Amino acid sequence: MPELPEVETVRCQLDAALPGREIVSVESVDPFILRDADAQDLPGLIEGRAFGSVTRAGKFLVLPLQGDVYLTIHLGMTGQLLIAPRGAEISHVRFSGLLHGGEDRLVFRDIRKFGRLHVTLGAPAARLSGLGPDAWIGDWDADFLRSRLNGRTAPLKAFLLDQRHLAGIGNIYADEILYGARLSPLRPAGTLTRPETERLAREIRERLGEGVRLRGCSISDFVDTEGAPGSFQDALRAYGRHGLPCASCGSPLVRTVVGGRGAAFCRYCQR
DNA sequence: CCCAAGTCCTGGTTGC
DNA sequence: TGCAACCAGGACTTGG
Repeated sequence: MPELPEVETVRCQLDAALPGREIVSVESVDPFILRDADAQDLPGLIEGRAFGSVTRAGKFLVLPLQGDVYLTIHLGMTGQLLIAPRGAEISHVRFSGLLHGGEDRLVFRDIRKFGRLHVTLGAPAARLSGLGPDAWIGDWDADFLRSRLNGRTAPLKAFLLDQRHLAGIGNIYADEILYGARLSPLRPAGTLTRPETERLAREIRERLGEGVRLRGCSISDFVDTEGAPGSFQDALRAYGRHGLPCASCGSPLVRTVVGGRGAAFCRYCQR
């Protein structure tokens, strides 16, 4: 699942490859994943415009084009952004644009169609304004976290998944963060003590940073723009490990459902 | 047949 | 009582 570290891995590669280059022609677009623009208008809107510097907000990628046009992409659950040779055979293509020079193309591939491509004239404020600060590099601290947690009865894991508080955490990193912070996913968010809040803040930055360093988690479909997997899946300590022993106490991790999502955790180490 | 995922949407509940 | 804030759960998609 593309979460913040996976999206950052892709952003980094796109920012090295795209600025200054233009989309010569839109080869295909699946109207299902397109938002804010019509498929027949798309070529006229983006063809011939060069990319600017690629940025990220939580799990959203923002690809600016000349003329105040923006491509804002969410990879959803199985989305991939590839820079692929023109001749490569690729399935489940939702958007394909030939890049200047004609040797390669920018491809948005998405098996399950949870991904979205927003095309807007002007910055994509409507899509991004509800997001909290970036969970990895955003300007926030334990006091901010405390103010957001305060008074909430929702389970801690649901809080971490809510992009309005912090942007970028998904199911995998939520499990890893809670394991590292020794906090139960079921813990009512508002009951954290100050030391627990500080532990949580530290784990959020560290686990996401580790994910970025390892170029993301390829436990399911994630690959970078060259089709290469990351390696965070080898560093998992909680996600998907229910039934396997806790690295700290040895008892089997358990699985439960929190906020409609599966959660694996150690019921002894995580309180 | 059912599960997994992230976001959006709806409808119900809580608390001031 | 009224209202906003909050929270749970379903829809969407499709391969395993």
